[in-house]
Amino acid sequence: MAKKKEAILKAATVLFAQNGYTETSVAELAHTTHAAEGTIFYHFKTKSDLFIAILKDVRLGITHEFDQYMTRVQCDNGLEMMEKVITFLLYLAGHHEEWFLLLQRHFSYEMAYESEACRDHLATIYKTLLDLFEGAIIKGQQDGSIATKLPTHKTALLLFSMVNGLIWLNLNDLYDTSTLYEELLVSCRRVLTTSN
Amino acid sequence: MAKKKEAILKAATVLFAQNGYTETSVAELAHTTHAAEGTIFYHFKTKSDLFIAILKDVRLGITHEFDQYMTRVQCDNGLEMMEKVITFLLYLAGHHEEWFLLLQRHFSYEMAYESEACRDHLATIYKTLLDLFEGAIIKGQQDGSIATKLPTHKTALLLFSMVNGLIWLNLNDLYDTSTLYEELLVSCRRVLTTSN
DNA sequence: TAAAAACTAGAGTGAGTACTCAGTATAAAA
DNA sequence: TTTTATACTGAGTACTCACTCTAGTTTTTA
Repeated sequence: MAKKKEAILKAATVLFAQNGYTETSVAELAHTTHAAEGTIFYHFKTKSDLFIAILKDVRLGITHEFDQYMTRVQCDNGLEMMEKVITFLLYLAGHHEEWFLLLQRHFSYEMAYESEACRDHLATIYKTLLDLFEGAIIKGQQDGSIATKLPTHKTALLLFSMVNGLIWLNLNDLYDTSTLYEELLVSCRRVLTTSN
Repeated sequence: MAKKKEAILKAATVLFAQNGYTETSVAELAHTTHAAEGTIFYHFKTKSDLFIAILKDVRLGITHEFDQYMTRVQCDNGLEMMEKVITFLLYLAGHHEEWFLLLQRHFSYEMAYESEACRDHLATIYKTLLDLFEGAIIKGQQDGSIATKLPTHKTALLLFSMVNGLIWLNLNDLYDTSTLYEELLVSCRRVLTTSN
């Protein structure tokens, strides 16, 4: 039941991510999903409600993927955990471009000013990711694989910022991240294992 | 001469940066500059021509500011140069928010597909910044202040990505960069001065 | 002082926008 | 089979958009 609803959600995710929220008209969305315009408003009260529903799916997708991965994978120490988190984040950014395009588009943050639900979804996503980074650092400091004495929260943010920045360059076709993978991990290791 | 033209350019820079290109109407722009709508189209053939003119100003602004700064400032070695480049980049991002908001908004890259001029401006801006990063690394490798054996171009991109990522977090109100300034410089030093 | 460039006011155009609503098809429940 | 709730339709609505046009006034330059 409601098979068009899923098709609309899926197509809108891609269209909003690739062309933008304002730049994507409901008419265009209706056309690509072979649905009537009325059908879209039957399932979603307004266009921005549709966007918030998408953001919820993105949040569930990211948290679920990481939950699964972190239970599946074995980490001997904190440094290894950090490398695995970064690797999987890059993997996700490659296999779910739409998610990250959507997150990095400015309208997500404009919408966040108006909608509490939107703000919630964004905050949860970033908290999830930053907690993984910070968790790895704390673990590494305990098991000795990480030597840095910089504040864990700030270090987590800095490394996340570097990975996120690379994803941004990649999504905007400014540079192919994959050729930087090795150097990224080396740099992170240097930041984390230097103690002075 | 043409004092309204400058007012239009200035106001449009802020409006496009803050609210987005599509989300800013020509009528709104006319209202905030106390100009007639016709005046805008008298000076700029189309709305997207106006955007490209803005991007040109941003490019000239960024290159000019860095040209001035790099001749003004004294760098004893490559590592110091890198720190000064990063510091000045963060300074610019703070004092010309509009420039960086404009650059990081996705429509800049959509426009780049259609307009060669737009593509040119973007490419020049990023080349200028990356050349500064890479120049500092090369200089540092010669004077011994930088020990890393990673490829200079890739290292430059990685560090730029980290700084750019922080600017991005800041512009989207996700984190206040200024509290991370010290840790950012420490991290860069670790990446650049480790040789293994 | 003449010519050229900068600017105004506003009505008007056609295409596009999000959204509505009365009606229809389709499925499961009775 | 009939009822009923849900899924879906598409023409219609009121409105906004970039952009044009005309006919004029002001300001700057030669």
